[in-house]
Amino acid sequence: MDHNLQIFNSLVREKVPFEPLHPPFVGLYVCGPTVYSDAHLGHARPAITFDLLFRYLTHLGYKVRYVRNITDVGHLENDADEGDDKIQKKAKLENLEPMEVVQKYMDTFHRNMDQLNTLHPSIEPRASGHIIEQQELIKEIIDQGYGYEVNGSVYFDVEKYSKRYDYGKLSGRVLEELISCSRTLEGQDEKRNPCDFALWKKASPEHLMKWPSPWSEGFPGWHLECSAMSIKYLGEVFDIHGGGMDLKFPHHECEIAQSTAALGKESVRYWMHNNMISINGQKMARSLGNFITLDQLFSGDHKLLEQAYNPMTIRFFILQAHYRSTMDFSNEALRAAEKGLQKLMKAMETIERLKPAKESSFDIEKLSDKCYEAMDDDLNTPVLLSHLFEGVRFINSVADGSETVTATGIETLKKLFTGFVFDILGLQKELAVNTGEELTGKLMKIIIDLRQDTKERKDWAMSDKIRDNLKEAGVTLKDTKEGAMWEVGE
RNA sequence: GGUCGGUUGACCGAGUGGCUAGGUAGCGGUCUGCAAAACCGUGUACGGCGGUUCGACUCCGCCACCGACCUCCA
Repeated sequence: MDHNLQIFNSLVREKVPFEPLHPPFVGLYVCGPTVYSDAHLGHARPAITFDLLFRYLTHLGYKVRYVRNITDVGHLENDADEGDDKIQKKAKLENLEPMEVVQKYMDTFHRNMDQLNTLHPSIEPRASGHIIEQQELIKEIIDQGYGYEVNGSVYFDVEKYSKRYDYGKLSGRVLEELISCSRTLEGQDEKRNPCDFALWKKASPEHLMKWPSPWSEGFPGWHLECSAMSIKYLGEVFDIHGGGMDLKFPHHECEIAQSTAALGKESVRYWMHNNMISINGQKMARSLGNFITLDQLFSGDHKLLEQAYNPMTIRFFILQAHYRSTMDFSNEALRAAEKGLQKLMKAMETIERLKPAKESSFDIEKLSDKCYEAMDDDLNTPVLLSHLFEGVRFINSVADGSETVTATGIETLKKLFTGFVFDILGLQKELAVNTGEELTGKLMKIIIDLRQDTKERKDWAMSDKIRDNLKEAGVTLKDTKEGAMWEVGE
């Protein structure tokens, strides 16, 4: 397979061929969540986007080390580099130990990610477990002359950095504008410049999460962890760094500055950013209070939800749009996704029932090529799906007898759909009734046989009654040419 | 105010200088005892105004509207 994967590099703002630094190895770092409340729909986007990337790179034969951090410390509330950090604030509210909060929401996050069928990262480092590495990085930045200490806190000297490097290149900021537009904030007097950001903050006496350091008892700045942990696990220069678009500034900009200041070179070769999910035209965010948690989506327990949605529906919904496009939440759109997914999954089952013919009336290899082309084009899943639905129509037509396929063709189809739908898109069959499944199958066979008798007697009233009663019990019967089929649900 | 992006048919959502995206919903048909599924057919879609062009939804300019970032944020 000769592939030409193109990805959109946010740094240069165009699609470029992806060429790993040390093939076949690929280093991938993605910003994970700050675990201080439940994961919401917005969190599903980067998780699924980069899971898709991870899966596709792996499918192409790359050996990927996928690192996704858990931010469990140091994420400061409000501006200021002055307030409590987010974890600690929530801890006080709930009267819990900070690490208790972390554990609780990390567990929920992991459970939700499993429900969405995202593969586990190769490494999932936590900021709190890398305080030493972060301090080492601060020392290096200070040694290089880009960090300064004031009253036990250490700040990054953005202005000095800008004299030699380009601060703002990722987000398109110009330093002068950043300085002039910075709001006047309380407690900024320690900084030489309002744009400077904290590398280390001295902790106040009541602060719970703090560690000793050469400068003070304190905690690391938010941007530091990703620099420190990506360097530790992927090397000074690595291939891909991903995250949400909202992290471009200041987070990723600061990461670039930190790594570049410490190493004297750019750390990240390709930056990738997924777009936001909006709700009523506005970004879904915890801070805006307009979010729907994943648990709520799965249970339907939210005033904006007209029904519950399966995790796979959510996954399919997200994959129906390109990762760099915004997408708007609505019940109508989710219901459409649900139906579309069902159609896709049914067709995959239909493949198993296809009867081979002498010739194929459809070029399956060509379809396969088009599918790869779509993925190679910056992970264009909507186009991939449109090709797959072309295959779905073919499969159904073969089942109907209006098209034909060879035995080899059936195998190719099976491989194509399994590869793209299960392995790459990461969709899976919703688990059917998971208790007494075997017994249910046997019982259904009996019922269907009995009903067959009534049909042969042309006792339509009885036949319909059986079907109606089953419907009431949540089982749908469908009379096909191959006999009656049944399924749980609509 | 600065930077960036968007405006596609009932809804979601791709894409291209001339050729059907796809899904969902709707309508008509085939099949069927009925129903469902499936299949076939179907819809003056590209924010507005100019410009470039043989030809623009696609390129350029202006305008309008929406959003993201500039503060924590996936």
